[in-house]
Amino acid sequence: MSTEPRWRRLEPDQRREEIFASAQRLFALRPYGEVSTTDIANEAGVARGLLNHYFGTKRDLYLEVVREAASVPENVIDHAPGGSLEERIDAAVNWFLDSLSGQDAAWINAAGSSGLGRDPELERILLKAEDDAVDRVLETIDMADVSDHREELRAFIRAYGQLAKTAGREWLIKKKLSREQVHHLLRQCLLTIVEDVLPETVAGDRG
Amino acid sequence: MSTEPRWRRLEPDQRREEIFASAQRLFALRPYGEVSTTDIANEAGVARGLLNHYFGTKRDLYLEVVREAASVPENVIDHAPGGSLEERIDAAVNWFLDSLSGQDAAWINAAGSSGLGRDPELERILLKAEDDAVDRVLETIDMADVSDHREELRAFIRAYGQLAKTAGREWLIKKKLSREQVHHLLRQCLLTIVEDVLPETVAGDRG
DNA sequence: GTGCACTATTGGCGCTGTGCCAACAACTAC
DNA sequence: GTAGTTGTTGGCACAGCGCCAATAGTGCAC
Repeated sequence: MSTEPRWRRLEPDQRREEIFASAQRLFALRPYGEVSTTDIANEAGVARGLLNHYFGTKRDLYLEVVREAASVPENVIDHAPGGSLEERIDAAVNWFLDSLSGQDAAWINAAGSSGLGRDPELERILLKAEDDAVDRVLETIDMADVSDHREELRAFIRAYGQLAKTAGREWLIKKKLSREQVHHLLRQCLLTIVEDVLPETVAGDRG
Repeated sequence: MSTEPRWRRLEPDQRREEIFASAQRLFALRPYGEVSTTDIANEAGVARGLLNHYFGTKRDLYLEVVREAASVPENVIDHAPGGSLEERIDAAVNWFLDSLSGQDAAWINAAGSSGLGRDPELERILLKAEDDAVDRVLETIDMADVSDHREELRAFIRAYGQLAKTAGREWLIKKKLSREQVHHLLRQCLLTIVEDVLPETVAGDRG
């Protein structure tokens, strides 16, 4: 009888991926403190020590999971650059809502709840994701190259992004709003920002 | 020589308050995982076991701190109910920004960063605070008693609340926006919601 | 003033979870 | 078959937390 091996030896990348996937599943299910490294190791069918070998620390593994979850889905929009501002915004909002409902609701849960106590590293990751999201929005509405008051515009859009994320939750999770209602909210608010708030900022600066 | 006591015996309420204050300080400074019960006990000048005696679990203590930090400051606005909608909104935004800058930036940090893994109890606390905030906004703009599409309006305002909080951070913490800019953003967006988005929802429902 | 009952407070035991590392065993090349 | 490589294991050591019996401030009765 061939003594079959008690465990298989995998390529590092492959094993790493397996562990990562297990961590993703569990961290999506329960908060950080209620997921033990033993849980993850069991889920991956692996000794606990291997987590540290591949990812360093439990926290490091967690941050890597968050980084991926927080990143905005690829901008695969057709990106028809033509049309009026209203039309472009309408298209952007449509794309956003599509990618929300399409994806398995990973992004929408990110940065959900916590409270107090700044965690610089975690914050850095989420701010990076937030900034990428801003780029996506600006690209999509063809305003990526405004140089006047660029920083203010970006800050406005960051705030808008939180509105959008919350509204998305009201639609998909809490079911208090319909897609049409969210669509209208996002369209009108973005329009207001670009057509009213931003010009006022520019004028106020020059006046 | 009178053998002075090694520790003083306090009224339970008083001791509890001391421990709570120490916990507040530390949890505001570092994230949950980097604050040990030993730290809190040292800060309060007390044995570690006393935390469990008064608050049960480290997590219970944490939740209590979060509950207080997340609660919106009292609505001490003069609340002049008169004036046009624009004026009322303007006053509401002013009050909001005042209370943001006045307070020692506890509220604005709440629900800042985290990611993934729903924590039902923590979520409940933050949602409760969010809902209270919605009440404040509606009161202040004299729309607390609308019964038509009440739930939708509240959902819109919840989303708006996240916009407001993020914008507040852009002003007070990140310094990317001036008070005037945030003021304008908040005023115009709230106006848009009340005068445009909400009516459209009503019309869409009846059409 | 002295002793006593009351209870706020302490200190340490036991358990769980994490990081670390030396030994081990699956796989490869010769 | 054998030796070298290295992915993988298992357990040791330590830190943090909940718990509880023992301790010692404190006010009251007399």
